[in-house]
Parts: sequence; structure tokens; C-alpha cells
Amino acid sequence: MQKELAGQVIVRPLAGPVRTVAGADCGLCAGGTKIRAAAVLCDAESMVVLATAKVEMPCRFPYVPGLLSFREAPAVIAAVEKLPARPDLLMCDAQGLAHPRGFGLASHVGWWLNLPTIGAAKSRLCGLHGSLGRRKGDRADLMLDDKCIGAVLRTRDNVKPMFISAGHLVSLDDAIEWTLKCCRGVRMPQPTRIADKIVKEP
DNA sequence: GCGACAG
DNA sequence: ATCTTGTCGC
Repeated sequence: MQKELAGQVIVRPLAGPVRTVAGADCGLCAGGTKIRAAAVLCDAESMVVLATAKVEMPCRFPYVPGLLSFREAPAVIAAVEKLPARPDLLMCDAQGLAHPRGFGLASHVGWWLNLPTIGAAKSRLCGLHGSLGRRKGDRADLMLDDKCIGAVLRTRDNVKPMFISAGHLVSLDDAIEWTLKCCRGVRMPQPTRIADKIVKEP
């Protein structure tokens, strides 16, 4: 299914203006029997939080590397749809095209919602890359089968780099640019960072 | 057969 | 993802 849907993913520069950026993240609750997702809508210019949404549902799929979307996408999609408005861009705490079959969670969610999405993961799923400088903005191409599938990006000085890739309806360059724009002095993009915080509160 | 492996 | 103790840097 992923191999087939990967052919429907569109990678190109953002088509319209980005006035709002949303971030989504998941966490477990109820002793690991339920999955909780939070979506945070922010003003793209100031990163001020405009709205938040939270949902909970039973876990219906185990965590299997490469199949994360079958576990988290339903919750992420529900949370984003619960926001008062559709964002112009959505940041996901997972891979987009930087996936063995080119269809990570960010691509899956973007494809389903027909929304521009970016994959900004804290660690690597697949691909190889060379070393990169340790200053904010330093990067290296993430390669798989002789193709560039994403970038390893230092989002602030001296921190572990993040793995950025296009999810859907964005280019890798736009993904990198918006990731840096959303970071504002912290390692994780603000919208995703706040969603992560919400998901963890009791 | 062994190691790697988003969250 | 979650849990856990100590350490490092601003």
C-alpha cells in the first residue's frame, strides 16, 4: 500500500502563503492501551499559539519500524481535523519521504488531508549521510539508493541534528527553511514541541 | 545468521 | 513511546 501511495505524493515548492503552521505529536496513555494525539495551530510569523486540539483512541496497531503511520496517523488526523481551521502547513514528529518506501507518517497524513506536510524526526529511520557542521543551519544530504531523500539538519548550535524530509506538497528546501523558522532557539519546531508537551500532561 | 530499526 | 540517575552547559 505504501509503495503504491508513494506515487501520489507531490513534492514541489509551497503553492500558497503560509500564515499558520501546525504541529502534531502522539503519546501513549491508559497504561499503553490508548494513543493520544495533540495538534497545535500557530501564527507562522510570531509562533504564537492560536489553538490546540487533543484526541484519544485505543491503540489498534503495534509499533513496527516503517509502519508507524498505521499506528499514529488515525490519531494525528483526528487531532488536526479538530482544530478550528486548517493550517497552511503541518509539521510532523516523524519521517516524510525519508522512509524505506517513500511514505512515512508525514507523507501519509499530508496525502490523506491534502495538506502541505513536513517530516521532522529526532532520529534516523533509513538512509546514509556524511558529517555536518555543528552550527545552526548546517546540513548534510540524507541518501538512499543514490537518491537524496531528505536532509540531516542542525536546528541550533551543538545539538543532535534532526532528520528533515518533504511530507507532501512541499519541497525539501521549503521543509528545511520552515523547520528553521519554526525552531526559534530550540531544537524542535515550536508547534511540534508544544504538541509533545500537551500529549505528555496527565 | 546478525544487526538496524521514525515513535 | 516510557522509565530512570546523574551530568553538562547556558
